[in-house]
Amino acid sequence: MLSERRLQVLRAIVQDYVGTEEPVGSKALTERHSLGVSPATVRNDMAALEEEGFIAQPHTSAGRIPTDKGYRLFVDKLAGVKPMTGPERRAIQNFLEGAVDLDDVVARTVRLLAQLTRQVAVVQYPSLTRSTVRHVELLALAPARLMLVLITDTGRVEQRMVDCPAPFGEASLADLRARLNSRVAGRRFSDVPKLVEDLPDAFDPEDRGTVSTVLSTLLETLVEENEERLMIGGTANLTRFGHDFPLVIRPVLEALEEQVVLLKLLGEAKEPGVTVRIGHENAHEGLNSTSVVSVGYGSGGEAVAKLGVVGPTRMDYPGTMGAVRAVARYVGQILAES
Amino acid sequence: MLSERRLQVLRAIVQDYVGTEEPVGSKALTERHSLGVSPATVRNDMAALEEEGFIAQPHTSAGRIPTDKGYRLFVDKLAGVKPMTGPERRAIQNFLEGAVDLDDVVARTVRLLAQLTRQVAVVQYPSLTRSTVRHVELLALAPARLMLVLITDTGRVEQRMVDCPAPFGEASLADLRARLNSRVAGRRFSDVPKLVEDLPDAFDPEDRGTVSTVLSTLLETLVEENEERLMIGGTANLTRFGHDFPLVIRPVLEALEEQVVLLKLLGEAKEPGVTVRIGHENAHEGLNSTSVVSVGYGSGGEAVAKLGVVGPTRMDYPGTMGAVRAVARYVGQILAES
DNA sequence: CCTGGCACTCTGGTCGTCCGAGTGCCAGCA
DNA sequence: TGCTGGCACTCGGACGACCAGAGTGCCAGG
Repeated sequence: MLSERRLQVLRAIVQDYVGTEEPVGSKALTERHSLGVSPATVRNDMAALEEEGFIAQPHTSAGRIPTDKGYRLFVDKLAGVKPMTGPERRAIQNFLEGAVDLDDVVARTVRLLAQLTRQVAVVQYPSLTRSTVRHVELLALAPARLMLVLITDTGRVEQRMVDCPAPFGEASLADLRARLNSRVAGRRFSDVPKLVEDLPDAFDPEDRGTVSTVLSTLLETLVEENEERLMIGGTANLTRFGHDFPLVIRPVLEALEEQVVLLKLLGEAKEPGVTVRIGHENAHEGLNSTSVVSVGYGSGGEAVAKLGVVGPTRMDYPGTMGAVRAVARYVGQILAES
Repeated sequence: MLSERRLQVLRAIVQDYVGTEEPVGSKALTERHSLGVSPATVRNDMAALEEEGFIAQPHTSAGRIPTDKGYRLFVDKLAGVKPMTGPERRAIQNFLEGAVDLDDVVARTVRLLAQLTRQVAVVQYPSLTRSTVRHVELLALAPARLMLVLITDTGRVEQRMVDCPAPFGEASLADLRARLNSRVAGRRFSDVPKLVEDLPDAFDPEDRGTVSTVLSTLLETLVEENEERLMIGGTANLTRFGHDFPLVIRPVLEALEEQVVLLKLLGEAKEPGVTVRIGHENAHEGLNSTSVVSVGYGSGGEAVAKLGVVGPTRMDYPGTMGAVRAVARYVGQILAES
């Protein structure tokens, strides 16, 4: 077990390293933090911390830098979440309130996160599966060709073409539209399948094929996880990554372009609060030298999507976590209001 | 006026520099290209080319590199567009044909362009203003709240909320929907304003306010240039930019995030064929060390949007232009079919 | 107008050297 | 037992000298 002071030393190392981006030595530590002990003592503590794998030295006779394990201990035990200041909160709120539609909310959120944290921001669009249906609309584009439009409570709109097995009359269409809406409007997506399963029975035999086709298209839309979109921003902040630059940045850019990777990344974070994945804790190899701070957000009490930032493992964890948490909260509010 | 051989020398310099990324000297030139003259002669030509501002030397006693002006001459006079090979064409076609909807077409196009050119690809969504209307739909979400859905021939869907000044009956709604569609379906967006201007007159006085509101929302949607979206990809290719890396890459990333900048950039290219903007020819400062190769594409004979790539001025212009042109052509075909 | 030759000028890499930061260890002290 | 000051040691980074090579400009001759 590590003594209290050793934890203090680790904390100091993390803080200094995050600030200076340079390995931190025993002397500098005692000068900058009032630990009340001499450099020599600190050196002993450092040796112990290194033994345990919390810190490492790039080469002999250089200072120490935290390892992933060290950062992990830091975020778990040594640092809280730094709350946003009042002015910051108001700024967040003001900025988000200007949004005119869902796309705009997401776009603003991305910008905001990127600016606040000075890192790469990732915001997932509110997921369909956890939302509720506001309205389902059917349009006849041609006698045997319909367009299905699905509007969610979060303001998201999905549309699909439906090719009918047989022409479908205007009356039947109106009927289907009405029945469909009366059953599913206001209901959660996950409940929709059983709410509509017996719907074809209410129609004439010749229309049943079309009704079934429409319904299966609808269900398809609901479960199509791969349709979960996301928006990223602040990639210019990648230039602040470090000196070893090109080697690190390339895989990160590649990963950021793979929405699948990012979605998986966000999806893995299951905890209720802010989740931090540090360095090698990220499954994706290209992100092994980055940390991901993410959190769920939602219009009600429940999370309908995730947002977060990707940055170097050497990041200001308390500040970043605070910003991510605050933004998520206010986005939730905005979504609930609209 | 520059002699024929001097142009040959310039061409050789550009080609070599693009290949090696290193200043090219007179000796290497004569070895790699059969110019039929000695290095000394080439040196004289180089001096002349430098005098004219087509090439420059990073420092005394280094080889020469082309200037923006040199590239410009190269592109205009010395190099054609390198056509894609047969297999490449088939690959492009196959890849694009797998697309299921407009989003997918654009996404695939971006990937394709980025892969073919190994640079950053930018694809603008088919612009609303030059498309035609397939269908306009109105949904009543609440007594005095409508949703307007606009579907274009390119498959794009735009939706807007409309808050009505007064409750609007179901019958009036159906009436408006029918009249609206009969007037604008199949028409070009640019024609819509005059097609609907007298529409409110056909309605009862108490409905006219709502009808006007709906119409103005519709027109707003049509002209809202800022709604022109675009998709970018291949940012990882930025790492191949050069050695001086961080300084160059940062403004480029920033510019890429500003959709407005990119749209303006694409919009500036007015020529019918492939347009090339080299270095300082780009209005945006952050892109002064990049070249932009762009071209219009469209579902019919007419261009409805642009696509292109952004890369270092030191790029393979003939190959890039060929790839951009080919992709644009096939995307146009796909859009026309769907 | 082209060419070979020549003197000149840089840049980039390599090799020592030196300095300082930082370490590990040890003996002494509370 | 745990902290401290002292000391010798190590290593990386900066600095300067040096050299080789590539490239140039210029000139005189074909």
